[in-house]
Amino acid sequence: MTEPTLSRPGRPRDPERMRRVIDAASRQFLEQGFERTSMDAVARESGVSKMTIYSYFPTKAALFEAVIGQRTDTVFDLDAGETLEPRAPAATLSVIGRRFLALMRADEVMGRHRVLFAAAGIQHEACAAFFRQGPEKLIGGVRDYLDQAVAAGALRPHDTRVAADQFLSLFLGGAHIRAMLGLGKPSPEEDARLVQANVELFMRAYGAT
Amino acid sequence: MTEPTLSRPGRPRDPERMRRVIDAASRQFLEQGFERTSMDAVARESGVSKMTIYSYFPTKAALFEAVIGQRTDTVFDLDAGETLEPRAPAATLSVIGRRFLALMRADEVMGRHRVLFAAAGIQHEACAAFFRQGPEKLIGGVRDYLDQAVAAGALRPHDTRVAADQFLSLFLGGAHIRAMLGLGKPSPEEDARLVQANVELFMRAYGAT
DNA sequence: CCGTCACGATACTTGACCGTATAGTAAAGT
DNA sequence: ACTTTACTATACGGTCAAGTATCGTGACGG
Repeated sequence: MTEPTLSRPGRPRDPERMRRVIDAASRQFLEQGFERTSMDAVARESGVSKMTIYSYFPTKAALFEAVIGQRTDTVFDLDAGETLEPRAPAATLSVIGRRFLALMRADEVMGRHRVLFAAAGIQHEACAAFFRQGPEKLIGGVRDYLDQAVAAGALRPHDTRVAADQFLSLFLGGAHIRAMLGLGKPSPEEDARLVQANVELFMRAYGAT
Repeated sequence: MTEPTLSRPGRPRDPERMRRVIDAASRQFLEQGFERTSMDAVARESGVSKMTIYSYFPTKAALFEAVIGQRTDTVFDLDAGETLEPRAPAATLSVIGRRFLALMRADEVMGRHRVLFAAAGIQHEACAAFFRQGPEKLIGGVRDYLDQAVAAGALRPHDTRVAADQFLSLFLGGAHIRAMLGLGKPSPEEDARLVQANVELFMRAYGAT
C-alpha cells in the first residue's frame, strides 16, 4: 500500500496510456502470437510512442507477461448470475457447461491458449501463472459445487476432484480442437447438444437417483 | 505407379538426404515452433546444404507442410497389437485409453499440437490435413468399435459418434493442459488412475449391465 | 518560472533470417 | 569424353524487427 500519489517532481504518469498499451498488446499477442507481433505495431495501434512502451516494460517478453497476468483473474466466476443449487445438479451442471463452453469459444480465450501453448518451453512463469489462475481455479470451483451436491445427497462420484476434471474435459473434444485449429466453431445448436449430452453422461454415471 | 528409376540423365537424387532434412525439420519445428526455427539451423542439423533444401521445398512454409503431412498417418492404428473385443468394452476401452494417453504424452505429438494451434489462422491447409488424419480419424476409429459393442449388446450409448468424442475428450483435462503448457507430465501411476476413472465413468453411463 | 519528469517523433544500430546467386565438385547417363 | 543433374560451400541482398539515442514539447511541483 504505497501512496497513490507519491508527489514526485515532474510530470506524473498517465495511467490511461498504460491501459491502451496493454489493450493493444493483448489484442495483437492473442490474435497473432508472440513472434508475429511487433512492438512498432503495438505502438501504432495504442497511439503511444515506442519509447514510452519501453519506459514501462523493459522488453517485449515483459510486456507479454503483463498481458498474460492481465484479466486472467476476471475470466470466470462460477457464482456469477445464477446461484448454484446443490439439489438440482443436472440443471446446475447445464448452466456451468453452457458458460464454460461460451468461455472456451471466445476468440480471446482461444488466443490465450494458443499463445501459451506455443510459449510452453520459453515463458515458464506466464504458463504457470495462467494454469493456476485459469484451469486449476475452474476445476476447483466445479469441485466445490460437486462437494455441495454430494453433501445434499444429489450426486455420488468417487472423487469430486476427479469428477470435476472429467466434467470440464468433456467440453474439450473434437469440436474444441477443430475451433482451436481455426477450422470453424460449432453452431450454437451443436454446442447446446454437446452440453446436454455431457450432462446426461455425467448424471447417468454419478447421479444419485 | 511411375517408373521407380526414370533413368534420366545426370546424377540421381539421394532419398536419404530428403529424409534427413525432414527429420531435422520435424524435430525443430515441433520443439521450437515455426517462427523460431531457421532454415540455416535445419540445414546444419541435417548436414545438408541449404540450397539442396530449397531444391526440394520452394519455401519454409512448404517444408513445414511436408513435416506436418509426414507421419500423421502412422500416428495411431487402433487395431495394432490387441484385437478389440466387442463383448468386453471395459477392458477394451482401458486398452484404448492407455494407448491414447501414451500418444498424447509423447513430446512429438504435443509439439505437433502446439505448433498447429499456433498456426491456426496462417497455415489453414496444414491444420485441416492434421485434423482429418488425426483427431477425426481417431474418433471415427473409436466410434467403429463402439458400434460393434452396441451390436454385441454390451453398450447402450445414445449416439456412438458423440460417445466416442466424449470418451477421448476425457483424457484432455487438467493433466493434459498442464503438460501442454510445459509444466510437467503426470506420473504413470496418475495416468493409470485416469484411465481407470474414465473407463468407469463411461461404463457406468453407457454400460448395458 | 524553472527543474524535472513524461511523452512524441524519428532516425539509427544491430542482428537475424529468408531466399538467391555463384562457383565448384560429384555422380550418373550416352 | 561430354552432358546433365545433384549437391556443397559461401557469400550476398533485402527485409524486418528489437532496442537505443536524440531532440523537442508538454505537464506538473516547488
